[in-house]
Amino acid sequence: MSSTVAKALTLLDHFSENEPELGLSDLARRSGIDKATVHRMLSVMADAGLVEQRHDTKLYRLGAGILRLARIREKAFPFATVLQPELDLLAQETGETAHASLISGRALATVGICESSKANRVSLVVGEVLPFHATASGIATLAFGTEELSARVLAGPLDGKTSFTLTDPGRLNALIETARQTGFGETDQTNEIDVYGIAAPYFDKTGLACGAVAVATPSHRMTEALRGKIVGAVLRAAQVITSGTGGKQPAGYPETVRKTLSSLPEGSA
Amino acid sequence: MSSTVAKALTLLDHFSENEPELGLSDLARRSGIDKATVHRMLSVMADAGLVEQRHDTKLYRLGAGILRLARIREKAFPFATVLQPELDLLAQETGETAHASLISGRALATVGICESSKANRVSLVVGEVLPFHATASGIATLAFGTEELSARVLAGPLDGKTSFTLTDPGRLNALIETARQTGFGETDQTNEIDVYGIAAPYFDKTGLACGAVAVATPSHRMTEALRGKIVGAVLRAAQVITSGTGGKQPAGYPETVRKTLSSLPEGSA
DNA sequence: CCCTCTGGTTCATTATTGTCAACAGTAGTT
DNA sequence: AACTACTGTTGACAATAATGAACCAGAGGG
Repeated sequence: MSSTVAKALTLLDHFSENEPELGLSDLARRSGIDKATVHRMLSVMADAGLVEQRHDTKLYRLGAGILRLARIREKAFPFATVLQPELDLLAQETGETAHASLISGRALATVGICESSKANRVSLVVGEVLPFHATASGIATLAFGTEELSARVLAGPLDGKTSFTLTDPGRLNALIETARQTGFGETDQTNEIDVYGIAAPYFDKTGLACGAVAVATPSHRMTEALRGKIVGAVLRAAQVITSGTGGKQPAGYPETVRKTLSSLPEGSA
Repeated sequence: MSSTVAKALTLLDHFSENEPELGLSDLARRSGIDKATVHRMLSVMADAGLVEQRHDTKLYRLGAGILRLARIREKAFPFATVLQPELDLLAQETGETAHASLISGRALATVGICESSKANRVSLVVGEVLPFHATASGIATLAFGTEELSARVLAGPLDGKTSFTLTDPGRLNALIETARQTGFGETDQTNEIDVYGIAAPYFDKTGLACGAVAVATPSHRMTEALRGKIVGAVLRAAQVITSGTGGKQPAGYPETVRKTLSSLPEGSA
């Protein structure tokens, strides 16, 4: 992990909706890299258009080049666009916050959000990167992703985000196995306190999971009935997204889903 | 320009709408970098989520992390979203292809396009990076951008894209000066044969040009009347975009525009 | 006026990187 | 089957580019 470009690219991770503009020293402190180094990195990234510096405040922010790249990606492989309507529907059906993510290197990138209309809801920071091991989306993705990916995650560091986070590879693997049986991932407060997550994977054209769509609920509000409703809705949404993006469910998955749905209390799609 | 991250980031420039997926050797050949080096670069960029490799074809494409970053950028500084409707209107008004770009390092990044409905129209490749010195958008942006930027462009290499391209710094500077007088940039076949461009700059909140909106027409179709219509429409669109994105026109600019508009033949906004 | 922030720059040391070669796998041809 | 030509991938060594402490200059604040 000591490659120069890797270090340079981690700088991008510190930008978020809440802090879209960051100063040089600030960025250096957070990343633990020397000021001079950060300055050089930002300079070349500015040249490439990935970031840009405001001439008045000297602060750095994400650049216009990113918009350009995103346009190419979306034009060639529409995802966010076909995904958003389905997210909106999902949030409306369940009454809770829905979001979707894609595998992005060693983590999950949030590529779509639709917040619940309830006053008490789970609110997500746009653009946050989600760890695999502590989120329902991550579990769901790992359960149906490549063997290599889950091995890498199980091997890598498992940060304890909350006291509920599974940091033991064995127990984490058991959770993934459960998801593999049921067809969806489920976690309670493993990434953030008082957040209950239920997520279903969607697949690329080779039948491998490339991300997950999830619904996040305040833990105390979760009931058996709501859980059933969400599971059904999430599984349905994932199927629509899979086919809508040219994906294909792997062998056996439809049966898994059917079995899971029939075991739910009642009232689902 | 021999920084490692710079070289790594140039790899991203080879992706376009036409070629959204590229192989390792192919990428190495185009960039002139050794295969092994490219492989390492792509690996770390894949880790960061900027690119991703398909497990079946081994080809690389732009990754999901870019979508995430674009979301942050758009959420914090909405541009593409507020821009697109105005582009559509502009294309409809003029009957020609309209596009908009932003300063992105050493070049302009195309961040929005609306193609003409005419059969014979100028068609743009989505996601292309435009050189400053050979495009109307570039001239317009330079004319009202920082002194430092135009100096850098005038100093840098001025590739002859066509036989009409101004490769002489002196003559190029004169063209920029003209744009500064009239308030808009104008080029004929300097970037591509048979393409006539007219572009007006929009400004950030400090009154500096941060990009331009342009209309591209087949050269042979250009007439004095059409030219007048386009100039008026482009100037108006740029003003709307400027205010719509929280920008501010620099001192004296409104008068420049007014003077230009009054000298046009007739029939403009 | 001093102190402490900020962004930016310099330069000798050292570790990262580029290079080149070989390797493995696939597809097409002979 | 063997040969070719092409992939993507990995290793080792020489050379280059990254590093980080110290240093500037400027902006506030007390």
